[in-house]
Parts: sequence; structure tokens; C-alpha cells
Amino acid sequence: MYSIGEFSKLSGFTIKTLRFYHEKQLLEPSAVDPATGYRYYDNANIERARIIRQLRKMEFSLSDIRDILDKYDDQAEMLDYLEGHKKTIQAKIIQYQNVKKTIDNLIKNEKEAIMTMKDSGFEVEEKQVDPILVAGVRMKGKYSDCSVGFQKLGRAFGRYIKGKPLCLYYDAEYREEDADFEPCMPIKQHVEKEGFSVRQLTGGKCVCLLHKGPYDQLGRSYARILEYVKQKGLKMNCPTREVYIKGPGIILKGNPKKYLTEIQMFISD
Amino acid sequence: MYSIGEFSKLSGFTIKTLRFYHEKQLLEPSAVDPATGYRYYDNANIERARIIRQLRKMEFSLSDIRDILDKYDDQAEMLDYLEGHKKTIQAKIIQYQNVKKTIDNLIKNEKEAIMTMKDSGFEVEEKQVDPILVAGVRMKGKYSDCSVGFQKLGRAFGRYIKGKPLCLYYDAEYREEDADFEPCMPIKQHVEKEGFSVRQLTGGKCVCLLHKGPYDQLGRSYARILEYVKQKGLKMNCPTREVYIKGPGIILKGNPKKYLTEIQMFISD
DNA sequence: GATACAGCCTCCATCAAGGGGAGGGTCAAG
DNA sequence: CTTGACCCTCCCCTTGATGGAGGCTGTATC
Repeated sequence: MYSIGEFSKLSGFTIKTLRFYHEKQLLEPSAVDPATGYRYYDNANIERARIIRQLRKMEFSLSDIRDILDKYDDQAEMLDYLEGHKKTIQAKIIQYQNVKKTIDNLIKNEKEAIMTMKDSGFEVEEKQVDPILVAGVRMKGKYSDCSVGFQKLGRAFGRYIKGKPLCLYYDAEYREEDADFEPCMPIKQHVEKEGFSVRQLTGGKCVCLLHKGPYDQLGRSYARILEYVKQKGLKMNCPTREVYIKGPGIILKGNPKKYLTEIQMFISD
Repeated sequence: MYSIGEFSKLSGFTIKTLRFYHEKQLLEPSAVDPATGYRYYDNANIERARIIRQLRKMEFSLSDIRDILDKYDDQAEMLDYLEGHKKTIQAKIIQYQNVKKTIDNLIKNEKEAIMTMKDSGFEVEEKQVDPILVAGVRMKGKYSDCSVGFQKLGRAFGRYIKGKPLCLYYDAEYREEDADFEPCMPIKQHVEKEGFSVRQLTGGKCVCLLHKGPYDQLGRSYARILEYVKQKGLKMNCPTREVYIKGPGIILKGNPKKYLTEIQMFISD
């Protein structure tokens, strides 16, 4: 016969937990002093406690454990229970793996944005851009309708998306209304969908500039880039691209002052 | 302005949850009618609700979410939070994977025992046994002390164990006291440990019989097997092996009537 | 015998993240 | 004006414990 304190050390459960299990009729002391209410445990309780520990480690609920202890005396009879429980556990694993994937993506995106900003002196530079497979929706209207296009792309290509969103501008100059542009999302593999253009964008040499700040101030950066092009006597090709390195995030909309956009203008000498 | 019912549909939270979030000051309606207590939400609430949904999907706690919404307006500032949370999630994944592994093992063991029993007609038969790598503790004493040996093996070789426990009996006849035997555990790789003999057991031809029932009735099966050996004029070699296909389980001690033990006696003509 | 202190008791409250339901007030349409 | 849908607050329930208040009990020591 052990007092609750002794039994606590033997079983590895706290005193509180033992009282709780008693209340739940999961692990009942072999004797309770009717005068004092003191609980006393014996060796049979130790065995039962051991079983409960094992099952708790496997994340069985207390009611499941009571069920098991009541119904079964052989592990073979538990097979169904185990199979069912395994499915539950498996589902949780998958769920958490998805959460982890999401978080990893967020972290990766932010880190990339930070790196891009560090590497850039926010000066106009010439660089080589690789070809890229994208899905796009060509639109006419106001620039701000862009986001509608990205929403459509997100819904349609969700899991194929891999990379930063970008937008092609087909007008040779700035247009307030009735602009001709095409929001695009880089995708992992070729998938055709009604209403979207899926194709490989050609790479090539371009003049580019990283713009930091809200979209309505892109004009200043465009001015700088155009000046550079004029000075060097380069010839620009349509469409212009904007790559949204960091914009309104998936979670927080963020501070527009911190948005990062790369303007890419393809050139030929 | 939306009523709580409309906003519930817009945001995807139940009415109960919205009221709960209001109470927790996580998502407060833009207006509350002081006379009726009716809650009214606006578009800014929709955006905040969207953020909360995203973060809840990632299993952030409500207090974390409130923290994030209060402190940060840019995802980049959340990086530490995300990294910390990722670790938590990762830990859960590992934990659940371990649980799953344990359950898988239990299921596998029970299924194997069931298969073995189905395949066997509980008749004496001759078969070829493969060599096997084991860790063993040689002991002298009562058979029932066997379990002590297995406990030692379990503690010492825990994660290297792979297979059913077995025991070697070095006495030529049955001994109540002072028997000479060696509990063994099959292991995956050679690991030396003080006090244990780690070696490859040789395989070979043996006469064997599956015994179903408690260990104290093994005598009957031994009698059957010895009769067979005598009849066929075979020569037995020491030590005899008992393989515990199904004994007291890891969780439930089980019903001794269902225990399965294979007796293996190695023979040479 | 008194006292100190450890150990035990019951009862109540708390956590997270809501869900269920009772009992009662409110809104809009017919 | 009524009806039915909608909304309100308040309280209890879930799971698996944990923490604390206030009060007994048991044993050792002085």
C-alpha cells in the first residue's frame, strides 16, 4: 500500500493528476480511508498506471484509454482502435506539415526580399534575365485593377505558383485609364486553363531598377530608368515588366513604404 | 455595415466565434448599438478577419495573433515570430511521427502474430532457421527471472531492437531452479555493451512447434516435440530456443491463454 | 504534551478555443 | 400587427490537467 505521494513517484504521475484520474474513474486507488479520505494504492495500480502512461504517450484520450482498459485484455483486440488512432495521428502530421510549408514559404519570401534590397544600391543597372514560364491574364483598364488579375491567377493556378508575381505593360507610355497590361504568375509546370495565357516569357538583356515605396511613386523610378536609357542611346522593347519582390503580403498588407518592385525594360542595341 | 450574421458569411467565422473574438478584443465590430447591443462590422473588419484566418490556419494562438496585429504592420518584422513558431510546429511533427512509429510497430507485431497462428496447424515441423544477430544476457536462476533479462536488454539496446525476443536454454532437461538460460533480443546492428553478449546466432535445421497458451504449460509442447524427435531418431543440439511471438504486450499484459511461443530445437542427423 | 512541518484532503478557478442551449429582445416583411 | 428570422447575454460543457486556498493528519522533535 502506497500513499499518493509515494505512488506518484512510482507511477510518474503528479499527485494532482492521480486525484484527477481517480475522479475520472480511470485509475482508482485500491483503498480510500473513509475517515480521512486518504488514497492508498497497491501494485495492481502500478501496472494499470504503466498502461495509462503508454497510451497517453501515444496521445490516446482518457476516455479512449478507459474504453481500452475496460474492453480489452489483449493487444490483438485493439487493432481496430490502433488503426483508427493511427489515421488521426497521420492526419495531424499532414496538417502540421502543411503549416510548416506555408511558414517556410513566408520566411523564404521575406528573406529573399531583404537580400534583394541589400544587394541593390537602388541604381539603374543592366542585367541578363532568364526565360520564365508564366500564366497571365491580359486586361485593359486602370492599373489598380491589377490585383483583380492576381486574384484570378491565384485561384486558378494556386499550387502551381512558384516565384514572385510580375506584370507586363504593353503601353509605350503611362496611361491613367484604359491601360493595356497583363498580370502574370510564374508557375512550375505547363497547365492550360480557359481564359489564361500560359507561355514561356523570353529572357534577354534588360535595364532594371529596384523601386522602394508605394506603387503610386513608381513614376520617379520610371523617370530615372528612362533617363539612363536615353543617355546610353539604348532601344527599349515592349512590354515593360514590373516584378513585385515585396508587396502586400499574404498575411499582413504591410507598409507601402517598404514595398519593393523591380522595373525591367528589355533593350536591344 | 454588416450584421453579425452577414459578416459571419463574409469572414467564414461562426457567429459564436465572432462574439468570442469580440470579447477577447481580437476583432472588434466597428460599431455596437448601445441600445440593442447589436454588433455591426465594416470592410476594415473584413481585412482583419482575413489576417486572423490566415494566422489561425497556421495554428498561431489567439494571443500571438493579437500580438502580431498590434506590433507589426509588415511581414518582414514577423520573421522572428515565424521562426519561433516554425520550431514549435516542427517539434509537433516529430512528436506525432514518433507516435505513429510506435503504433505502426504495435500493429505490425500483432498482425504477424495472427499470421503465424493462421499458418500453423500447431503441429511439430522441421524447418530451416536463418542466422540472426542478437544481444543476450546469460543468467542462472529461475525461468521466471527471464523477464528481468529482457528488461535489461530493452534498456541497453532500446532503439537497436528489431524482431521478437527469444531465449536460449542451455540445460538438457527441465530445471525448476538454477536453470541456465539466456534472454536475447534481435538487433539491427552490432553494438557492444558491457555485460551483454552480442553475436550472430547460427542458423540451421530445427524441429519446431508453435505453443499457444501460458508459459507454465510449455511442458506439454516440449513433450510433443521430444516424442517427434525420438520417433524420427534425430539428434538434438543444445541450446534450445524459445521465440516469443506473442507474449505480454508493450501495453496490455494480455491474456496468457493467447500467448504464442515457438519452440525451436536444432537437430543434426 | 506541545509544536513544527510535511503530506494529504476538498473545493474552486484557470488555460485554449470555442460549442450548445435557454430565455428574451429586435428587425423586416407581409 | 404578427410572424419568423435574427440577435443579445448568461451560463455550462469540452480536454487534460494545473494552481491555490483553507483545513486535516501523521510523525518527529523538543
